[in-house]
Amino acid sequence: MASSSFQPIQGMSDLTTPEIYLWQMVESRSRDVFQRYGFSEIRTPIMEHTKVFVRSLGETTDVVSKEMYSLEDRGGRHLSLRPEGTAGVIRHVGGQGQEAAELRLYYMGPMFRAERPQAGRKRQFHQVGVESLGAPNPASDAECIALQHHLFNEWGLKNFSIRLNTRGLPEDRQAVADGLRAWLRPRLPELCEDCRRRFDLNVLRVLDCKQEACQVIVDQAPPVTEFMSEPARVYLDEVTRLLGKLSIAVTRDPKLVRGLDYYAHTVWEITHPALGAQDAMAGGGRYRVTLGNRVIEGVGFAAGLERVMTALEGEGITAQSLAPGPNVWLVSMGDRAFEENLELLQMLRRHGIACGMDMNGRSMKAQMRVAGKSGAPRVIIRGESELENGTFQLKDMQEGTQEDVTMPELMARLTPLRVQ
RNA sequence: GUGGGUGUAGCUCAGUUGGUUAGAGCGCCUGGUUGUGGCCCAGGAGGUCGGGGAUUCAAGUUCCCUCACUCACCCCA
Repeated sequence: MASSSFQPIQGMSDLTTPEIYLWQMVESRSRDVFQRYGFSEIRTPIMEHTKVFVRSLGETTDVVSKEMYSLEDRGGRHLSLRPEGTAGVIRHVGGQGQEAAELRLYYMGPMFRAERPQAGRKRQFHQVGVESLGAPNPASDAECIALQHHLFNEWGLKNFSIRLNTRGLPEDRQAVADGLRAWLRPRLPELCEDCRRRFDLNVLRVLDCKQEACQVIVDQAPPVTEFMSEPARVYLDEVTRLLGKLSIAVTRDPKLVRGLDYYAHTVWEITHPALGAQDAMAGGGRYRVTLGNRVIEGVGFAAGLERVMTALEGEGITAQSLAPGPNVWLVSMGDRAFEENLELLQMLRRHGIACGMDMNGRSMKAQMRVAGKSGAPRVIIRGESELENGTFQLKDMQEGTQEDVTMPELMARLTPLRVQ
């Protein structure tokens, strides 16, 4: 096995062939979809002042309190690797110093969280996400969910489900916590140890406890919306209604909890059955962040690409099936033919044909073996007699047939194979 | 941070109660006579058994430490 000096950092990995084809497919189709919805790309730095994350995500959230990669630079500045994408975008928008009118941005790239790795959880992971700023109304939330639904379909996913809930307005938060505590207090002895701890620290978390015993109790609890103000309930109903109009199937789930402090109103999560314990493939919600005397409002989502890849494979979409191969393979007999083929190789490539040939001076038999493995549908064979006649043997690897062609004929047969 | 599982060839794994030069399948390379792949046949390369220490005449096999991978918890995408 490789010694540790050849391994990347724990929880971080090299992404290469063949999986990379799945990543490239997801990335390029994402750009297509985002363009159709009028979103443009933003690439924020991977590192920010630590306070950028603290002020957006909340000081007490686990993500900032114990999962950030933080360091102090030589100037004594406190910096952190970004654990998610929204905070950087909010920083960017806040810096504009003006009301951001209908700003629609998307991003994709690596995020970092110092957690223990497990299925669907890496320390360097990747997200693609969007932020729709400055349109604080239910239609905007519904559009965002519709975009995400469209995006997933475009990637090839079918079996995902969308769970929808509301976090309520920031001013509802205390009422929700109080209401839930009041209901749970008499049942406290029946809850698991973790939940008794959560009861004080973060009651909402009791709702999504994985212990069966806790679930039985929590299932009887009143929905969180019951503790919220009228506007919060109306907002959620309106989002739900609009999604119905757009034929996007969602499940209202009053037990859905999302952990970051910036959420206000709508929150949702998308799960996929192929995922295992960490079955959330993507999450999103409406948020409200106060920066000085400005309030930045937006709605957005992020999808975890490592989890998306697992889901795609679960639905039979494999990296192997997306791997591009050469259109043509060149086989040479003898040094002269080799050099002629080297020239032909370049010429064909300039014409947009993906082609390759053996560079190791191997026997013809070996070259044919490599040609077969390359998956190229056509092979060009040249030896002394072809050089003599100025022709090419063009072989169809599928059929096993072969014909002797001239240069113009060769080009006419190969042009349809061009990539792009 | 806590707990379980696993580390033997490029990959997937066998390796009996510790005992001679560590195996298989797949992959890779070379051949099976003149210039033709896939199938078949033959041969070959490739491993300090994750690393370190201990016990023993003898350790892939036992014990301790360490590193990594993996799954789960906390929490999140």
